[in-house]
Amino acid sequence: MQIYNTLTRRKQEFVPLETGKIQMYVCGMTVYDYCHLGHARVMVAFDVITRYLRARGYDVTYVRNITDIDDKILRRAEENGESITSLTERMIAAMHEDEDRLMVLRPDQEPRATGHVSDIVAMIETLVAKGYAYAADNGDVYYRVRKFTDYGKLNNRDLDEMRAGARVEVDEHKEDPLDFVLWKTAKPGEASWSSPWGEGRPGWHIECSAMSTRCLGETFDIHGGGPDLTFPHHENEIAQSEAATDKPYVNTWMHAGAVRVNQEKMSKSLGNFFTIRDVLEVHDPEVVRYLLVASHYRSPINYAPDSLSEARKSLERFYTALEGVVPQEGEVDQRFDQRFVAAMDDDFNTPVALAALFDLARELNRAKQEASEWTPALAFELKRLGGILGLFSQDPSTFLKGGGEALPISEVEIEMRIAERAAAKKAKDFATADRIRDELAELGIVLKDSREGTTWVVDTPATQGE
RNA sequence: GGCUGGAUGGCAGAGUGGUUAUGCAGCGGACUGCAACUCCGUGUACGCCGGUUCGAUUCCGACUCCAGCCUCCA
Repeated sequence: MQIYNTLTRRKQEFVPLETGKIQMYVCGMTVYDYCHLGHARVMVAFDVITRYLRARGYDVTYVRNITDIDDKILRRAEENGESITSLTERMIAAMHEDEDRLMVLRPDQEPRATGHVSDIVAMIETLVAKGYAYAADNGDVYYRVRKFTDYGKLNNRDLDEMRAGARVEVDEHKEDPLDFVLWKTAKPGEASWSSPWGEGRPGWHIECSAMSTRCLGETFDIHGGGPDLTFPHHENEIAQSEAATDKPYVNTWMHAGAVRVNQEKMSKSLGNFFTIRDVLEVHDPEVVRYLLVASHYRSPINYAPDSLSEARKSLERFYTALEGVVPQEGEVDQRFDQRFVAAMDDDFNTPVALAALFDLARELNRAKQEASEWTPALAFELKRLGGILGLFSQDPSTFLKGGGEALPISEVEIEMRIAERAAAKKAKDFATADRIRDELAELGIVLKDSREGTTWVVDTPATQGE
């Protein structure tokens, strides 16, 4: 299996530290606001990766942290006039709700920064003892970046160039502008924990080093995150962990691609983000998930209303193939599975994996047409492989009928009209039959005739105002 | 300025040194009372300029443009 490693900037054969086991840590959310589509992408990408690795037989331990103490949280809680825990608990609950709807399986562990302050303090103490960190006169503790000779290896960055670029914050307490904070002294009234350097709270980067080490050990297989975390966050994690343990921190670094809007990165600071819950107001969660899975996890995705309707059409194709078949495990052509696995083994190439599934869907349609005995087994195979991507778990008819969305006409009434039309057809009164069909079409109900009778689906709704 | 990626048919999106990605849309046919669904068939696509090669969209170099990181952001 090949995985693209950000550290080496190439695909490499993946070899777990311990045969059959994979330890993976992903940087999660800072819980001061609702998750947006960029977060959804990371969630879904690493969910697919975890599902696939497990399907491949690996025993995966998936850890994704929650940052529940930081400046933005303090500020937002203050603005809202609520306590920090009230804010973070609310946002964590919302995040879980969002990911459940997107069919994202929960990580095995979700450590929170506030639950690991002692681990954090212990690691900072180690760094201070080894000369990699120092307490400034204001009580803040900083990491001495220039002391770590490998600094910049993840981002191929030269320290002196960075200095020349000079957008680095100036802080008179630092020995060097590049140094970053490990422990921040609390202002009066701020949430704080006691430490050898006084009352304060952890800096952002140190929590991931401390928690990943606590949960997975000093060296582990995969560390993932969003595209904007490579620098400085992940670079700093390497500096902290490797200085503290003298061991390699992570073997494979994985980063998801950005979600863009109008060719610009979707981000909090640009304010051009769509929250997951807003998008799910209008779209079936599986459609959103499909959109995310239909591109390779490292490629940028440009988010536009059109891309959602395209995703829906693709999913409709799969569900149309699955509709009216009771899947049953049985013997099938192994080529679909082989293509699927080969694609996924190549750095989790989901678009190619889906291409194999489209071919499988066609095979299934053919089998249905011929009333072949292979039909149930083909449907089973399609659902099984799709399931590895977290897709196709809905009832096909329910999905095609709009997933329980409010219809302009009741289902009972639709069935009555269909019966009327059947009678008209039988009487060769095609004018009436066509009129009924047209009237239903006006309401977005599309009829599909077959030997077994007439079924209906909801027309792809035009993407609504966004 | 430094460092990463990227530029593929009408759109989306993979990939490859010579041979079908895939989906949507289009076109022709089958099915149908007519349609829809489905099936079959169908597209001289690889930013620009050089180089390597028997042969390059694929490798190398220059160029143009796009995005990201260098500051909190997934």
